[in-house]
Amino acid sequence: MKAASQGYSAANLRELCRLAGLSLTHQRLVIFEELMKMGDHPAPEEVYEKVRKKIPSLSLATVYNNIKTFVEHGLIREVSVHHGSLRLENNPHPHHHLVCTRCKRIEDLDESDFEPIRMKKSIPSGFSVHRFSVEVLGICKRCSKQN
Amino acid sequence: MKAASQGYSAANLRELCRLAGLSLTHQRLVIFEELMKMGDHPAPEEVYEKVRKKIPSLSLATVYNNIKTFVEHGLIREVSVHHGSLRLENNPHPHHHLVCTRCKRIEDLDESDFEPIRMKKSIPSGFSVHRFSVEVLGICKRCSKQN
DNA sequence: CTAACTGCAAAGTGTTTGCACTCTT
DNA sequence: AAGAGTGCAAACACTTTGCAGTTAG
Repeated sequence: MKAASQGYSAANLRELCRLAGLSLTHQRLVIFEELMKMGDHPAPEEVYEKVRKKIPSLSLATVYNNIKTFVEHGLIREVSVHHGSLRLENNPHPHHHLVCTRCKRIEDLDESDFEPIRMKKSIPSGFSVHRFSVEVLGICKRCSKQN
Repeated sequence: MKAASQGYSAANLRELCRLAGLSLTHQRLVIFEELMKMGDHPAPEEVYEKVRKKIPSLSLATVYNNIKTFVEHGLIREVSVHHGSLRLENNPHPHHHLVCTRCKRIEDLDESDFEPIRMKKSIPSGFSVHRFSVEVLGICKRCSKQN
């Protein structure tokens, strides 16, 4: 069962697991709690370090397994669909991306297809902006046909 | 020497290499040519397959080495700054990202800090859009101080 | 001629998997 | 009890590196 991908608090994990048909193990609970506490888009290894302080016997594989489970059930998201393999950009024109989250295909969308991106607030001072990149995420035609 | 990151045509590679202080080898030329011909945000392995048809003795390591060189000199770009390691998203609120391309740090920017993203053209039919994600790319305060 | 580049194999990362054991339900 | 989850080690996929031989400038 797939929950809506909105993100959840650790307090609700019992209920979330029930809905998703997942067992609520101690490890799973602590992994989720720590994950939710970490501000900075953590990598699996960093989650592992945190959780190990509470459950020293925990295995890194369990962290990976649980992260995968969480993502599959929509409890958390990955920042980028394209970790795992380097993908190269050879389109010299300013453009954005149409990304299928299922097959990972990336199509270019010309920058001129968009109204200019405007911010209401200013960027944190000291950060020098090079460019804006918009990703339009969803499921492509081909993939939605496939079931 | 660092060229502007605008993308270049294969025809100019001789000049680009000269400016960057790079040797223009046959392998390098063919890798660049093929790369520029490939439409679909290729992975290194795919570039390798293409180039091998023209230079069967080519090694995959050479493809990787050259891609790295091209990226470092701004001749091509990587699609995502965060290939290499999974990064997790635990912020349940709709938001965008401020990404430092040097240290790879990701900060959240609330969706409400932006004017709504609007498109002039419509998305290719059949693609069902789930969400828009904006990445504001640049160099953070800390990194710009560091040299 | 010299510095840069290539090919190969070996070493490194980050991630997944098979299996026996344990825990949740 | 039965099925799901854990820990471990081994396997994998992707990428980098060291080194000897080759090539560009």
